[in-house]
Amino acid sequence: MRHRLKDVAERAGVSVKTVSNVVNGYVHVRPDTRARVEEAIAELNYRPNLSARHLRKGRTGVIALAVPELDIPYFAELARYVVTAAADFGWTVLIDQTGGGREQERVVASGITDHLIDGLIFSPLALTAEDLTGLDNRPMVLLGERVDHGPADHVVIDNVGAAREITSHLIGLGRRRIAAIGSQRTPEGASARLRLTGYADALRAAGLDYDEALVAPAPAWHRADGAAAMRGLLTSGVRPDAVFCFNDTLALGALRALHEAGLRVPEDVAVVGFDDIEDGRFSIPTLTTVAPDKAQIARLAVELLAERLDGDRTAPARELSAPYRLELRESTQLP
Amino acid sequence: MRHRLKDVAERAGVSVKTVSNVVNGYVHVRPDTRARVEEAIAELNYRPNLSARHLRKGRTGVIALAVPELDIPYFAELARYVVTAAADFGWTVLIDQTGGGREQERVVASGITDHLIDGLIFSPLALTAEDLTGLDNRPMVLLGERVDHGPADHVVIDNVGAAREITSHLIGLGRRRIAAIGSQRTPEGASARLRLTGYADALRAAGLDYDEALVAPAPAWHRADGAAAMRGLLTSGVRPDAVFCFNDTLALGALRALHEAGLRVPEDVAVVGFDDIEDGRFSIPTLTTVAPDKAQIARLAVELLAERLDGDRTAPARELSAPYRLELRESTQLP
DNA sequence: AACGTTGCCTACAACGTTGTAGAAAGCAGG
DNA sequence: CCTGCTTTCTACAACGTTGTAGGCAACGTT
Repeated sequence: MRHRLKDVAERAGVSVKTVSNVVNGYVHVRPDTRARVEEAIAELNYRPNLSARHLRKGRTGVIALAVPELDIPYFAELARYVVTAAADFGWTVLIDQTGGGREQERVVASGITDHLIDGLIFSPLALTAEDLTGLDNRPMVLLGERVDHGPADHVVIDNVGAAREITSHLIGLGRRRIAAIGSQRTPEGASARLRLTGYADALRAAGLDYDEALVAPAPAWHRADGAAAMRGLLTSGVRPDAVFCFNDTLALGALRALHEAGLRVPEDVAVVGFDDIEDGRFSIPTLTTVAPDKAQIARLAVELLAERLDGDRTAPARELSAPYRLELRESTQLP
Repeated sequence: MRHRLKDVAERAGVSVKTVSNVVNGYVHVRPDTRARVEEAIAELNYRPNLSARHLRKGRTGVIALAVPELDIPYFAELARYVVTAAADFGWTVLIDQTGGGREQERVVASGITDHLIDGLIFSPLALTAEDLTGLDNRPMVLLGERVDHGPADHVVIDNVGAAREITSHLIGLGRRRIAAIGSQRTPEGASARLRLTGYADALRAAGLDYDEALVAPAPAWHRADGAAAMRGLLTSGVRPDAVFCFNDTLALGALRALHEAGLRVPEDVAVVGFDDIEDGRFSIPTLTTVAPDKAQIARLAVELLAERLDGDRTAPARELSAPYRLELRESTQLP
């Protein structure tokens, strides 16, 4: 049922290598020979054996995308764009879930899927720069925060700038007691630190005080964490009139907690998020957010990987920045 | 940098095959030999070349999961469970996005990732039974609707029963004008047809009329479609007091449209969905829904695939059913 | 002491592909 | 007609792994 070059060769009356040449588009093949071979290929429904090809060539045509959790909407959306961008290069994407733990991420980075993939696009949560050094230098592109000038290529967005901008937007609406949800003290919290910096920058620029009591930590960035943090802020008595949540799922949780507390959004409390996930366009109210250009992030990552694969593997790591914009929606806009 | 069995063998002073035996857990290896080999493996950080292993054994240890779109929450959650279940069998999961079109699904089913994967778990939208017959019989498990007694193994849930049950729940709450959102006339709409049947069954059992005007089609099952369908129902003047949406994203869109129309949920209109996605636990209001046991669906699918891989590939197709339960939340429960 | 059995190990071939080297045939220019 | 070049094709080896067949000890049994 499944055929090999040899079967095609016998049927077409040529050598195995000639069939290989036809399959690979080698030019010096007589037109009639080529036609005979192609006919045989079609008749037998021949498909190359990718493992054998890889064994010979050292390339699989498969890249891996490693994300912490697939059912976090941001990563699911990102995965979609990466798959699409990779298809343009003829690559198949193998998607790996790391779970976000440092040990699991280290395993992925060091190559659990070794020998199966040509390269890796990796969106780490917990990984630090030293985890990456000394690893076998398989081509890898990191998404998200820079791992402190780690040894790998990077695609980032300007977290500090985006956080500053959206906080300034809240200030511009006249809000003065602006809370932040999602800070993290752990070493993993690179994104959290950068967004917190942008938040603090904006406050300072507007002459507002940075108040520790308005900054709520969140162990993870799920809806439940956002709801819990919001409840904490409300019961602590700090009475915020706006909340900057470090991602959209946190913000959706916060909306839920505000609703339960009988507070109106945006009249009593304005809410903003980060990531522009689909849910935020249909939530009640719809969610103002920072919208990173996910398609661009995915495209840049795939292109970096392609260059690394074809080019110099020891060239210094590069860092590219993807654009973002603010999406203003009901959670900040008074009707 | 990257080592082979040969390198390990030289370092340990044994034959290549002995190293292979150690790697594969063959029992007849003297403990001290095994120790020497393992030491050499560790020192060289040896990893087997999966392509070579596959070439030799005919197995890759990779299965594919094909879903229409990864950023549909239901599929993202399902993907997570499948990855987890597959890990128990030592499999890596390659995730494929089909886009949901019939032609693309046919390509996936016929083996675009040929020779790379041992088997396929496939959640088709548009595929019909005849698309599947005559395909090269790679082990495949279908999720979701039966494709009319197609030739492949299946994992389903009782769509008719679940739809009947949740509709009856609405009737039990005293609702009498129960709309349905998500019907589809296209051949792809197998799930839609089954859920509509359950809906109609429940109405009939309660002695209520089935009213065409209360059934709104939805071309896809995204939030936007749900919102549009709901707006349509509201402007048509049929004045429903409850809505059964055929999945949760439709329901979230419907909630949004009801909110925009100034109607209260559940006081004016009760809303239920299907799938139990994470969003529905935090939406405003939280969403009553049919919760299929996704972990079980994933586990059954992986087990079926495993049996098919190890056993008789020509045995008749089997169909397994996964359980579900109702999750009652705010969108139907008066405070 | 001869025998079969078991445990441990090795050599070799094969999986399907492609790079290399080179052979055969055709062609142009002398 | 020879020479050198190009076109077209083929044979062979190699990629890294594992199944098969078999060899050599060491053991227990007759």
